[in-house]
Amino acid sequence: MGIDGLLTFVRSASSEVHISKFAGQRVAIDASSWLHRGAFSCARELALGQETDRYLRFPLRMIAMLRSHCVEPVLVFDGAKLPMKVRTDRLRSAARSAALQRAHREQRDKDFTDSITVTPAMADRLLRKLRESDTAFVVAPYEADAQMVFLVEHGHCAAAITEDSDLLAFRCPRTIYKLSPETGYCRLHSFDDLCHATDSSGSLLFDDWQSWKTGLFTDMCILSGCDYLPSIPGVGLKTAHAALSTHRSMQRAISALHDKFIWSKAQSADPAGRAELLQLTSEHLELCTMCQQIFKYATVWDPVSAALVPLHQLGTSLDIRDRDRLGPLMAPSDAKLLCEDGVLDPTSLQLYPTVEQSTASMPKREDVRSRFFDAVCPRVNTAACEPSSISIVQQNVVRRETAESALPLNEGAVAPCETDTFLYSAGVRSPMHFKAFHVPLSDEAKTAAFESAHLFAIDSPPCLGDAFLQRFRGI
DNA sequence: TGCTAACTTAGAT
DNA sequence: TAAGTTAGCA
Ligand SMILES: [Mn+2]
Repeated sequence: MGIDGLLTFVRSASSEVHISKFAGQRVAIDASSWLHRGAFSCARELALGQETDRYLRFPLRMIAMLRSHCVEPVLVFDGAKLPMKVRTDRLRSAARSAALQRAHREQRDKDFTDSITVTPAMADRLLRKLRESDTAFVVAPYEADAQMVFLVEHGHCAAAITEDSDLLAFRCPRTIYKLSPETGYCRLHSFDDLCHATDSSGSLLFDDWQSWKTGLFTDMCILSGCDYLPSIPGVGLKTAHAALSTHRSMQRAISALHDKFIWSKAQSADPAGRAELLQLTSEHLELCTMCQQIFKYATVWDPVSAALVPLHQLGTSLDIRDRDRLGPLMAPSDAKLLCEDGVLDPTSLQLYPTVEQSTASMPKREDVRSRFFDAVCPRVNTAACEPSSISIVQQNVVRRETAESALPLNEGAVAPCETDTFLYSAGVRSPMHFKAFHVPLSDEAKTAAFESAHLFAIDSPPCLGDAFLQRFRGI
């Protein structure tokens, strides 16, 4: 998705440049997008599970091209999915697997390319090539978008190269789109140049640029629909822009949009329906606020302090539930292995199999599962692991969740809490990785583990997003 | 008339 | 993922 129509909307504030403009400087690369493009050359092989690494050719070629212009690439890889993005992600993977099934049946080229997914194994192979060729890289703990913006804002890189309009929503100072592999020409979007952006009639888009720069621009992206939250049906970029131009705050813009699109449709003036609408408005505002936080404070890797930090300085300390939505912290040693060394699968936080096999002297890592269950339920037999069973943590939390709020089971909706200390001491590397624990347990064992682990179910963001949309449509 | 949403194509080789 | 096209809606 990205932000639908954004690049077209602000095209007037971008310019055609040559990549040699950045000669002698480093540039952050959206590695996944290059891998994705590379995969087009071997979509069939990948879909059929045949051995190939031809998808590396394109990224390696692009790296060589940059270097031929004295531009030094820093490849930025995607990390784990943020909970709020699960909804978008499910839509995408559903489309991909549908394409894969068609591909198997009908052998159509298009279905093969539509089924392309960039896997951790593919990232691993590119990472090894990068080490061989002394090419810099960073693995984002979560969103590569946020990580690239961090690198640019802190002067590690002069610009970010991507095809994803989200970088503008993240307020990337300089973003390069449509880099031609052959010519090196590209389209540069400098964030501050947006103050000159005009619409088709030539009038300024972002009057009082400072207010747009500091928040309204990102708010506009959120209201028009982003990866973390769908928009009010019928609201796109233009409408969001208009509402924010008039009302100058997310809160007032939302109220106005709700009045316009919902209030009028609620044919009744009956008090119950009225209360329901007010409720929906305030819930929508809350969801938008969560998105604002992600765009501002998403968890990234700081190569200087060698630690996970929020994209921007966090003023006040956040509630743990808000904190986890930005990408849960993990044990510092794991953060380094993941982001700096690039030897962990971002989702499972397990060593890549290729790394495990290699003779390279990697630090010994303990078995996460046994450490976790030793802590919460000592008598569990971890030898009896069975991949197909649902994790005990999820089972129990979901049970509680459905009992209390009737929310459907949702992967990634589960967070342990109390303190980080508990998590680390229990060997849990991140709340999002509970699904890695597949252990069949007796009912008493489950209950015991549940009680002693002090787990609770946080609101399920993707469900909130879905529920939100449903209710809108229902009106 | 303007806008959104839905559909199509390109992408690499 | 963007971009181009088109149909439907206010
Ligand atoms: Mn993105």
